[in-house]
Amino acid sequence: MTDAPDELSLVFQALADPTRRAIISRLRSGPTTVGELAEPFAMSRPAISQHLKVLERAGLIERTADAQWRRCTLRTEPLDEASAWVDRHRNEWNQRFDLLDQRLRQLKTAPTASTPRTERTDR
Amino acid sequence: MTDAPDELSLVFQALADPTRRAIISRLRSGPTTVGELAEPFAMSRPAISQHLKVLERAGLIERTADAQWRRCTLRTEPLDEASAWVDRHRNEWNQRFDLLDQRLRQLKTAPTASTPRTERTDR
DNA sequence: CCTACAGTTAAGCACATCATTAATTAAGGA
DNA sequence: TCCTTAATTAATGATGTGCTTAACTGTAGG
Repeated sequence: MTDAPDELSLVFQALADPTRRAIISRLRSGPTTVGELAEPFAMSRPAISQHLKVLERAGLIERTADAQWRRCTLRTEPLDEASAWVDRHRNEWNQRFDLLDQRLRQLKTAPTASTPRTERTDR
Repeated sequence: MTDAPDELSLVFQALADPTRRAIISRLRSGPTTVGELAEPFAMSRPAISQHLKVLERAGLIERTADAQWRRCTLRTEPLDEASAWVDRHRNEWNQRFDLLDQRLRQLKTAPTASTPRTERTDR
């Protein structure tokens, strides 16, 4: 454990694997045990367990114990954040709006100086 | 080069890093040189170059040579796919619809046998 | 109690990722 | 031509990922 990554990174990273995306797809049909989840994949149980750990760390699933079974439930809230980020960067419209915004700021603040640099971070 | 990952995985993986997301944000305001791009970060140029390579591999940027400068341009098409995937899995509504669909299929195909297993993959 | 079953933990291995510094390529200007 | 600037490539290193098999934990049932 070096330096805990931010929520969004965890979510995107969790989605960056076909097996994990398939698991999420599967979980849309309702809570499922690890065994059922593992069945379609040519992969050992521990491998699936590890994928589930990644999904859990990203807040995308919840595991509840039920006798000797672990019932996995999908949590879609983190997907909302992911969706919001992507949509904010997706379309032309936003892009042009930002460009205009930037031009206006440039004209206002510094007609003489070299570009003021807005220190734009991610968010 | 082991086993080329699918497009979606490349995109999500590219988004799974704050620096790269910040670069994308920055590029929304229009094409930018690598130097300008690197400036806000406490990180060496080569590090940025590598991040750009990841973004390029995911189809999220295009680099065009202009004298000794490389002009980076944002390409948002891959984000559309990402957005589509996330949205398909995001909301309750889809979830319930799928559940209903599954129930109906179960009733139709196998009132006696044990669950038929739909071999649901990612998509 | 002993065994079977569901699942996780642990250890190991190949390979990817994210950063570094040093060397290289390529264009422009004195 | 020589030097500077912009950027990439190469080599290196620490750390993370994705899988494996083997061993462990915990619950149910004879």
